[in-house]
Amino acid sequence: MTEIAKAYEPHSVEQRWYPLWEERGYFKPQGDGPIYTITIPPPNVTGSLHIGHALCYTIHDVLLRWKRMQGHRVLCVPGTDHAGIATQNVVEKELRKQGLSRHDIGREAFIERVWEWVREYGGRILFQLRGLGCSFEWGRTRFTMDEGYVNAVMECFVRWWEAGLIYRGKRVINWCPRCSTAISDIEVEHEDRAGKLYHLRYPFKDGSGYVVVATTRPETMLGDTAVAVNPSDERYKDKVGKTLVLPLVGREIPLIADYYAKSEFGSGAVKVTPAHDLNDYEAGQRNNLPMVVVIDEQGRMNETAGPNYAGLDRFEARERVMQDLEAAGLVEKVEDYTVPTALCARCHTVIEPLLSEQWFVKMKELAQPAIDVVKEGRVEFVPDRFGRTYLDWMENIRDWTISRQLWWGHRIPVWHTEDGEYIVARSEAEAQAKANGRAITQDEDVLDTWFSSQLWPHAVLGWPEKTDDLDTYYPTSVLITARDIIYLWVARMIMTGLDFVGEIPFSDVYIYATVLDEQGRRQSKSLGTGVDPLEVTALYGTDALRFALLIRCAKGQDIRFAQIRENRQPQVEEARNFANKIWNATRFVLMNLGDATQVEAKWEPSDALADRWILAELNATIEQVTAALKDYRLNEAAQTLYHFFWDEFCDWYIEFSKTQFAAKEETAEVRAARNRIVYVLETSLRLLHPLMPFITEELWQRLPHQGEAIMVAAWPEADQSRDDREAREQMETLIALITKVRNIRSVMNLPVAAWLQVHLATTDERAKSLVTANAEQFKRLARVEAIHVSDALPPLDDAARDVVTGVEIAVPFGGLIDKKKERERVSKEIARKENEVKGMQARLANPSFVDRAPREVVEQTRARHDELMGEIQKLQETLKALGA
RNA sequence: GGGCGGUUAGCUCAGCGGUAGAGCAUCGGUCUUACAAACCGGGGGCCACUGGUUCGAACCCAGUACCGCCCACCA
Repeated sequence: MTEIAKAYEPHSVEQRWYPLWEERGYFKPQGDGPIYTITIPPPNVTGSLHIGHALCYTIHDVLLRWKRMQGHRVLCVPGTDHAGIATQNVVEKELRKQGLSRHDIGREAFIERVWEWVREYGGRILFQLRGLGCSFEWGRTRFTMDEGYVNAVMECFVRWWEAGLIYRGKRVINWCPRCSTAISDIEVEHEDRAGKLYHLRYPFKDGSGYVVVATTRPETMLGDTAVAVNPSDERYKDKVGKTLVLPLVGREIPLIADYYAKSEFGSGAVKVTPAHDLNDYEAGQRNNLPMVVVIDEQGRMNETAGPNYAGLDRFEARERVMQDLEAAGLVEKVEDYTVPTALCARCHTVIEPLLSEQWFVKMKELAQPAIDVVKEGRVEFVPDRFGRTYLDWMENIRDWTISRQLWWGHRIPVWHTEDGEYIVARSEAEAQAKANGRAITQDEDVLDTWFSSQLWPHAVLGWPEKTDDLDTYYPTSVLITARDIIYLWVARMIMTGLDFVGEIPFSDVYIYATVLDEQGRRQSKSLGTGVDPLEVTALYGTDALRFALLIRCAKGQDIRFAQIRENRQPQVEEARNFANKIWNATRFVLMNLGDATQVEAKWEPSDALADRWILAELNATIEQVTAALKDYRLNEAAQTLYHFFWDEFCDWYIEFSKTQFAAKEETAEVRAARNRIVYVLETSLRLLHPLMPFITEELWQRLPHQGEAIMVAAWPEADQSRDDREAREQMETLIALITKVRNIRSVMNLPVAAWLQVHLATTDERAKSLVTANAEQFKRLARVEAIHVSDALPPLDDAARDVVTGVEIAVPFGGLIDKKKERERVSKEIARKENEVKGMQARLANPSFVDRAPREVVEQTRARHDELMGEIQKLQETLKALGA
């Protein structure tokens, strides 16, 4: 027997197995079983591993390993996303340290800088995933800007252009002044902020008074081109059509009627700034209003805003405008007000709605088939409620702003001719050819990052080329992702998959839990509430982190995950303890194999109760774990295994069969016992392997086994014939009896070391033979010297008594019994049983329960009731004998 | 303003129609030769509230309260 450490030491084990698995090609598709494919959500190249990633990719790996063991031909394609804005920001920040802006070095040099950065750091996060044990096919790793992928993006743009789905237009879009780019509607976050509502007076040109308008953004008044009131608003009936003079600017603007103005808000009149507000823009369109742009792309007032304001930041301008209006006596009042504020999801800068020329995709047409496949159940969300949120959004989908005023990304494949025509082509050469000698310049903008990631499942498999991979592995099996990108990403992949490949990209969408901090807030680096998974694994090992996350991974439920304090994280500690338990149980078995070459993981038939019982429990465990994994109930799989391994296998089976398999002799019986325990252990390790790959591989390799690695061993299959209800019931009784004796010892303060005498009395022959057949184990586990079984207890003065499942127990003391303590104990026991009986009596007395409840339930209740009554009676006799 | 979750033992959470569960914490006892990261035993819950359906509800339905997400153009 090889030496084995007293405690599980994860780090060396992890380092040993991962490279071996990879070298042996286990991460590549193997064999010719059914196909199982996952394409991972590509993390941003700027990303470093956080706890959410750890959860996401652990779930991936669990499913991959499980399916692989089930004989599937498994492929998981990893990769990274170029993450336009995020990556550009990172590199710009680096430049700034050298006192440079991207404009100083120019577009080409800047992009080269970003590429350098990506080459150096872009693979870091994928590297970290190896540490988590992820069995991904690294040979097929993709990047959303690698050569082939660019082709896919260009292809998509060109096809959509040709289909008339892409257009260019001037509209009010969400502009982030800090990122200085347009962003799409779903990249905007909304937040209520404390602000003011300003009531301003706009005088009529003819001197007949003024109209009061309310606004939260007075600086935009410089761009007003009308004031609107509701057509049905009586107050303004005779004033609509009159001319107002815009304060501070002097521009004459009309008072118009438009349904957009709500009579009940403020004075019922709303100022209209078509160039700086989406609603105003639409009102402007309806009423042919001019659009006056007064704020620039940096969020500063421009020339048009007038000499007093030009160059001021929008928030400074707000103050200046209010001062000037105040001075002119045009401020009616200013109230505190909660302002719904739009923020850039990336940098939390206040969004500036800006009139701007951008590229858009028409979504309605694309959305319809993607709505249908979810409605028809061809794509299923887990938990299914996310299917409904998906449909809600898809049914109200709006056009998508795809252009970004950035340098890092896929440059829009549109070339402008001098005469204002757009040439859309897959490459510059193709554009040149189409231009017929006209001079062309490429559009300056790049595409939204999600424009490329929407193609992920088919693009990573080779699309638009017709590759074998695409043929073989598409559609993929499941998409595992976070709920905050259902719209940004999931919806769009379904649309492009259907549009370009003609088939759904995946049949299941598993939305996993969001990992929160202790207070239930989203984990955030800036708040310092984030937990670094690498710190956790350094402390407790990878398997412990995986298991800690998985056992909390209830369907759709968020996970609160505590920070590490004083080098401890209790949630992971629990999992580490479990790993250690697995380690030591295996260690114990290994220490007692005798001539190990004679041992194999094989179930030897046995009539012994514990053997029958553990086989039945193991079988049930296989069944439950398999079903749970199939249903993405990962926490249940983890919990079931934890319970089986610790409570049933370690606490009872090992203890029960110790003397047999750990015997010194090498008899056939001993070998059979060894085969059995190795069989149960080996099977347990297989079941645990997808969740805890490293420790299971390490231990499995040390056990007698067949095959080269547990990673490629077969997943255990349940076998109906191994269920054994009788054994499970009997074992339950036996455990209850042993526990009761231990309980008496403990409560009555009997010395732990003392070997007790135990009298058991019952007229139930089965119970009697249960005890006599397992007397050896009973004695050892309850520390009993002799068990005396009879029909009725002999008269014993100095004994503690109890009764369990109809069996009376008496434990004589060596000396005098502490009658007071014993009375207490027995009274408590009676009270407990009476309490239980009370409920049953009420039910049994209720005729409609007896009539209407299933007969089985009624009989069960009656039987239990009678049993309890008998037990109570015995206990009362005991109590009487104690002199109560 | 709409939609969706959550509310169960001191803490973190499972359970989702037939007598309340786990881990941690707590209390008592153990170096019982696999494991003190362990073992054995104990205590601790009107399952947020109010109604309803049911023989029976933590679990199903309706509503209330408080927490948290998502969506939404009300100045």
